[in-house]
Amino acid sequence: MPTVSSEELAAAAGVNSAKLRKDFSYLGSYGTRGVGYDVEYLVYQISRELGLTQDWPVVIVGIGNLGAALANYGGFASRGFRVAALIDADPAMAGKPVAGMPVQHTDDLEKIISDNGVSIGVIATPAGAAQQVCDRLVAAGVTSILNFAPTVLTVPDGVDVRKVDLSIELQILAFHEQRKAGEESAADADAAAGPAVTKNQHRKGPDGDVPAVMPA
Amino acid sequence: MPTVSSEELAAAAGVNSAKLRKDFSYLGSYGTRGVGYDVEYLVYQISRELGLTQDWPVVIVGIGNLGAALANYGGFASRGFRVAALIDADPAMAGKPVAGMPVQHTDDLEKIISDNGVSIGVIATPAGAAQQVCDRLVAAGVTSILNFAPTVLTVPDGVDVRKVDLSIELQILAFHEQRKAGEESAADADAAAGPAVTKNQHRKGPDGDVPAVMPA
DNA sequence: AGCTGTGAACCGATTCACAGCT
DNA sequence: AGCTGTGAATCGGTTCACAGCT
Repeated sequence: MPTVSSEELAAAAGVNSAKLRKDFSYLGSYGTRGVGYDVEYLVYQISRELGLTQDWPVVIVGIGNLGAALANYGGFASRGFRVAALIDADPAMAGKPVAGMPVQHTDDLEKIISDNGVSIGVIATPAGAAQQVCDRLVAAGVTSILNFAPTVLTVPDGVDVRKVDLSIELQILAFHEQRKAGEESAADADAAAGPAVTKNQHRKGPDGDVPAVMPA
Repeated sequence: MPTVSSEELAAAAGVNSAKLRKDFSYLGSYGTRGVGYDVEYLVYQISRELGLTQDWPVVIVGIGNLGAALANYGGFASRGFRVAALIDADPAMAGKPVAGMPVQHTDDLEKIISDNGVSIGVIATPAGAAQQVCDRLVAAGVTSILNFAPTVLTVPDGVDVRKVDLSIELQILAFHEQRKAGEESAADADAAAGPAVTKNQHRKGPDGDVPAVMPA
């Protein structure tokens, strides 16, 4: 399939075709009227815009189960991410191979960051260590942090933090689950006629999240 | 601190106080005019509304690094989640203790689900196994699924799926990182005067995500 | 004839602003 | 005097609808 229309893409993604066209238009005019979008060209343009064509060296700090899972996660490489180093505070971990890469000790954190030109750090430590690790990462030059520890991090302006709370996703499911149990009737009109379907499964779906205000 | 005003909460959460009051008002009138919200009462009401006061038995299928990390994750218990069982397809894993609980074999999946009254399942298997596991979970009565496998699952209507893609969060950071490098000037007005601050670190922050349309 | 790109209309969600309660 | 709860105004993002290109 060398070419694709906004209508087809919209159907596949479960969104309105006008929205899709408008969004694409912000990246430039990459479509051809009467024809559609050239798939290969479009993929390249989107990849470039999202930074997928760049090489992003990343360090993972805290090589417990979660850190190891992240190190082994296959999805990173295909998105332009390269795990440059695994760092852990436990001396017993140092040198141990995880995902085919030796774990390094926290003592060398600063050197690792600067040697590899790392600007993105992943924190998978216990909550208690997170802020301290964060401070060192930032001091060493990291400007984006992905935080899996259950703490809100304080960072200087200019540094981005994203917090991933695994239990929040479960909580959102439980919230809907609770609703299902409550109103066995309101949903019926919707749920009535229809076999297996693939809805938008990503967060921020059209059916709404838990109110944004609720604090963690 | 027995009582708190919408203004204080809003400042802490980084949102507008009117929004916070309006959101709370959907749960009922739990504040006192001239005083604020009674903290303990408010916490209870929100907990109840979100389903935190209920007990949610959950099964985790696929006990690799990620599954083990989830099993060990402390945050679940405090939100009302109880890991009822760990399930893996590898016979060698069966019986092994993970997070103080023996791993059970996939053969018993249906029995485990019904014995424990599980309605929420977590899939942490490789991509190839995910849909099959999903089908069995749904057939056994699970109506909410948290999917960590890099596949979009197809489910019957009435079943909720949330997909967590760990690389997407990194991608969002890389996207902003790229911007920082590009326009060293536009951000300056914002970044200029200010020491360490704690911004809203959760997804859907005020500074926007990557356009929702972008397909995975 | 077909499909993009986009101004204009629309709509839901946020914010303002204040009446009303304590 | 102080703060909630909420109508009304506002805002930003989505959708409509069509001019314009191929």
